[in-house]
Parts: sequence; structure tokens; C-alpha cells
Amino acid sequence: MTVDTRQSIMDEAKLVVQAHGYSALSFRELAKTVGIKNASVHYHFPTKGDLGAALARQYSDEAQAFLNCLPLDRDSAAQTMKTYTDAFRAALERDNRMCLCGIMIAERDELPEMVRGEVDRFTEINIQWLKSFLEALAPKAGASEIMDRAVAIFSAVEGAQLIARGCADVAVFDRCMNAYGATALFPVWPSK
Amino acid sequence: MTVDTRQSIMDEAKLVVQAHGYSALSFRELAKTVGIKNASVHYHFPTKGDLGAALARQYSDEAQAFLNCLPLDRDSAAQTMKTYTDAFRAALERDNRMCLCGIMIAERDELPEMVRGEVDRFTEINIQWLKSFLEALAPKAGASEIMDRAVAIFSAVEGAQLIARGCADVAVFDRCMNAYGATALFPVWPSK
DNA sequence: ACCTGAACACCGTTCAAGT
DNA sequence: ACCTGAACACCGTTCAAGT
Repeated sequence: MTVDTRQSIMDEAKLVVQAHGYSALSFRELAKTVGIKNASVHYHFPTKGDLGAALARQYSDEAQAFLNCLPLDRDSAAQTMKTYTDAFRAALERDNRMCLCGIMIAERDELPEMVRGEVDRFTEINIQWLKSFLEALAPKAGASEIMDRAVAIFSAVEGAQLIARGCADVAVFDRCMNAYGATALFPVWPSK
Repeated sequence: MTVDTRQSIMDEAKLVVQAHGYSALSFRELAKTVGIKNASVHYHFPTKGDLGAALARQYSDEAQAFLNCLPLDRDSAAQTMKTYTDAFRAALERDNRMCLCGIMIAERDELPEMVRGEVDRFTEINIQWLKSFLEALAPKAGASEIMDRAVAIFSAVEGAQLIARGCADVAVFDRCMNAYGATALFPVWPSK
């Protein structure tokens, strides 16, 4: 029965942000759901920015840990690419939610600085991993080419998640991934 | 000196939404900027949803008109593809703003139904045009393949705009477009 | 036809006060 | 250490009232 109030707040807040965005996050509703008073939320997170930053930090850390576990060797490359996109797909399958940081990128100008910093870190983590992945596959490719490709892939996957969520249809996400694979935007992709 | 108050409201609101999103649009601030009282805005647009829907409707109509003017013949295809992506690029160059409907897609679940309908229409208009464009280029391609590709291209372009805006760097958008062209996600792309 | 002030129920935030 | 009620300045919306 020793529920951690702070963690309960974060768990609930994460769901709300993934479904409706940072701006839709309300301390008052959060308090109601968790079962405390509005002012009490501020004891754990002084401002909404502190809560948002804590969410994004935890999310980025988890992403980093997830990516660190993915193999970069040639033989598993196609499966690794699929595992990467499946992480974004999973959010859609869970009640049509978005990547926590993906949805906050859209709200970037509205975010307190501390939140923005963490959201940017998520983007950076993804781009860096994609660069490592691409480099492992094509060691002789130019740095600039690798960079363009990494940014393009990340943008395309985030965009697909955004549009698929708009249609409330995971199949749209799958269509995009297949098209990205078929047209070689993705360096590798599992053949059927 | 016959300024149209209704149009002034829409002009200002459009800028705010493109820069900060629908949720950041405030009737009170809008009123201040336009030079009328908060309650007066409601005379022209009964609810915030009416204003948002009017903005999205006008935007979708303009997009439709713009796309109708683009040639679909083979010879100008590469230039047409660039003209299409340049429309999205232009928003970024104008104070790092987003496509009006692109940013609202991210807020989709928060939008009043009437706004959501217009935003969806913008997506539909783009997908339809891309399908026509792809069909004109590859008349023998399958309908399902064309559809996947159209959705994938739209998602990739919107995603690139989102990420580039996050970086506040148009060059990121250009990098993505070049990568999309080089990897043949785009059916055609101007060679340098 | 167009605008307004006042009121309503919301919001994040602060703070002094409780246990 | 953790929570609370009350107040503050915000928000969209409504409405009766003004011209």
C-alpha cells in the first residue's frame, strides 16, 4: 500500500501528454486522478515545466537504454531497423498515442526551456543512433551524407507516426514504413 | 480605412496558430492585438472552434487551388516535386512557422470536431494530389502501391517540417528533401 | 450590425497554514 | 515530509445591455 505519489503523478501525466500533448496537461485534473489536491502536485513538481522535464528526461533515458541494446552488425540490420520503427509503432497501438517527445516537438515553442532541452536530447539521441547504424552499414559513406540520411529517417518516422495518429489507423504507419523500405530511404528493411 | 475586423482576426490568428498551435491561441490576446474587446471576437466567431475551422478551411482551399495549378506532365515532374516541397519550406522561412494544418494534426485530439474535419481535409487534399502525381508518372503501378507511396511522401514532408522547426533550421528541411530525393522516396527530384 | 462589461467556471501558481 | 484552502491572474464563453 506504499504508493509513490510522485511516480503516480508521472505515470498519469505521461499518458495524458502522449495522448493530448503538454499543453493539455492540467495539474487540477492530474490531482483529481491521483487523489490529492491541486496544490499538492506542486509539492512534488514546483511548476508544470518541472513535471514536463522529468517526463522527457525519463523518456529520453529509456530511449537511450533501448537503443544501446540494439545490435549494429550487418546480419541483423534488417531486423534492427524493424525493431527501431516498432518502438514508434507501439505507441500508436497503445490507444493511438504518440511518442512523448514527438508530440512535444510540435509544441516546442510553448514549452518551458527545461522541457525543451530534454525534448531536444531525445531527437539528438535518435539521430546519433541512426548515424551509428548507417555508418556500420556503409563505412565508406561521407559524414555529411550519413547525417542527412539520419535526420531524414528520423523525420520520416516521426512524420508517419503523426499522420497515422491523425488517421487513428496503425495501418497507415505500416504503409509508410513499407514505402520507406521499398524506396530505400531505409538502408535495410525485412523482405516479406 | 475600412479595415475588415473579421479578416484582421483571422490574419492574426493564422500567424499565432502557425507559430504556436491552436491551443496557444487566446481570444483575449487576439482581441488586444486587433484592438477590440475579448467579447467582441465572439461576435465574429462564436467559439474558438469556429475561428479554427474558418482558418483551416481557408488554408485547405488555398492548398487545393495551389495544387490544381501544378503541372502533372513527365517533363516538369522534377520541378513540380520541388515546387510542392517548397510550399512547406516557405512556412519555415517565414519565422520558423509550420504548415497551419501540420501543426494542428499534432493537436488533433484536442481540436473541436469542426476544426478536425477541416484539418483532415487538408491531409486528404495532399494525399489525393500526390496520388495523381504518382499515377501520371507511373501509370502501370498498382493502386495500393500508389496509395502507400502518397501517404509516405506526405508523412515524410510533414515530419521534416516538424523536425526542422524543432531545430529552428531550414537547412535540416533541405537535408531531408535531398535524402528523400536521393533514396527515391520521391519519384523524381531535380539533380544539381 | 457591431461592440461592450460583467459574470461564470476553468487554468497554473503561490503561500501561509496545517499534520 | 507531505498536504491543504484560499487567493491571484490567466483562460473561453455567455449574456444582457449599449450604440
